[in-house]
Amino acid sequence: MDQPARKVLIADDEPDIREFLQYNLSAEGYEVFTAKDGDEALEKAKRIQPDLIVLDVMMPKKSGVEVCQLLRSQSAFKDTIIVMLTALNDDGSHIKGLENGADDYIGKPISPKVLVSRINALFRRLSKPKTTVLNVGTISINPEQYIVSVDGKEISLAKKEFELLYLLAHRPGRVFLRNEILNQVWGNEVIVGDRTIDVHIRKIRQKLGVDCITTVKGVGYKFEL
Amino acid sequence: MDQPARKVLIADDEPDIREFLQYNLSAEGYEVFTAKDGDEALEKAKRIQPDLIVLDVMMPKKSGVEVCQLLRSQSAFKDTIIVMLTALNDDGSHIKGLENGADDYIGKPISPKVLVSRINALFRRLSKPKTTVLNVGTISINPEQYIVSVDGKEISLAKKEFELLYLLAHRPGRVFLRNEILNQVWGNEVIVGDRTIDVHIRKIRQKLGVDCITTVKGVGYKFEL
DNA sequence: TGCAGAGTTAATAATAACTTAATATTTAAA
DNA sequence: TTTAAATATTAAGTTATTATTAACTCTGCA
Repeated sequence: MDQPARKVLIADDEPDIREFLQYNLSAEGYEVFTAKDGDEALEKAKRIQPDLIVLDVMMPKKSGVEVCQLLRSQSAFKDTIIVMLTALNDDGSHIKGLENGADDYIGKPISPKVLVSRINALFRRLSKPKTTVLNVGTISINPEQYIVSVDGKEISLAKKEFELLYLLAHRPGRVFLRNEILNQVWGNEVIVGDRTIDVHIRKIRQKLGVDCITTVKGVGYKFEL
Repeated sequence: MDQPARKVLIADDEPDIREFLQYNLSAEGYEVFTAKDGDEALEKAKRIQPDLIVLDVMMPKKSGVEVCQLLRSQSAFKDTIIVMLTALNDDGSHIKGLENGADDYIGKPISPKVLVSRINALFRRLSKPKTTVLNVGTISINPEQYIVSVDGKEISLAKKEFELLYLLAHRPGRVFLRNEILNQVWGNEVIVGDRTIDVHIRKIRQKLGVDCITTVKGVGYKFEL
């Protein structure tokens, strides 16, 4: 059985362009969704969680640049590939796009071949392996089931606890600074006190019953058995 | 409303009839495509993969009957609903159509109401999820009839309830995010509130009487016994 | 026409998750 | 050894998320 098809969301107000992209990317095996303005793009992006989003710079409701900014401010889209679609003559806009977190830009008009190869290249370059089951010693962490088992015994962790443990455990031995932890688990928009991390660490230690998280005083925490 | 809009392909050589059908079926929420002869019908059917095809019996290039035969010989169209469109006076042709794999026939002329209700009825009757019976522990889930049995006792679920349960149960243990659930069960075109999921989950739990759906707070739901 | 069921929403209640604050303990440097 | 800084622990306070219920719409159907 092969992977689920990669999902691509196309946002452009011109039906011709939507159809052009949709046709060519579908033929390439991508699962394609479309939106006709900025608001719809945001709404669908949230729902569909696409792997790649193509945003026309000029769109009704919200411009591609705005949409890009809004998406990038949400941690759910930190790994989503965003491509801006610009008319070749509107010179500065692609730069603006890149500054706002886009991964690439494509100028209109574009040939089907170039389009497809650019998109393929982006996936090759940027797509990260999906999260998988983590096995460290006797501990197994399964993000798909949101379950942690120790010696075969299943232990349920709350969301933040789970994410924190996963972060630490996916690179055993490496020390994570408190800042890093806050960024990865809480996101950089959220502000919480430092004690919050401690409390979560404590709960994990308590629930797992195994001493696998080491404090590195003045620095952070690391996972090791 | 459910799923992305259903696609209907209309093949008839008379522009008036095409427009009549297109207008009435579009108004009903279907996504309508048209073709004006048999060859075009075949070509578009392949490209569009419609859920339902209306074929006029008398068409240039290839007759509806021929098109029907050709489509049915391809596995990609084995589940496509095919309706033949016949003039009332040409008596034997609908029988020929049915012999050749059509699911129904509609006589011309036809009123908009009747047309729409016939098409709707066909979808209700024929477009079933063609998936297999699922057995998980003491629970057995039968997609053919939207029936679930627990300890041999049959319980009937509504469509959405069933689809939701089926989604969760076909991968026991795996957590489905609310987004995923919305996508899979409601389709990405439909916008419904988050509480809707809860209500359906509740009904399933209530009807089954077995605690098999676990809430993963802040994440989603999973099926497990 | 009105009933029945499916589906949705909205309002409120319940609960689990998360955060904070206060206090205790540990750690490492002076 | 002392001391200050950092972390651990605990309990309590807040918030966010889900559960529940009831009402409302829509559609099909007797």
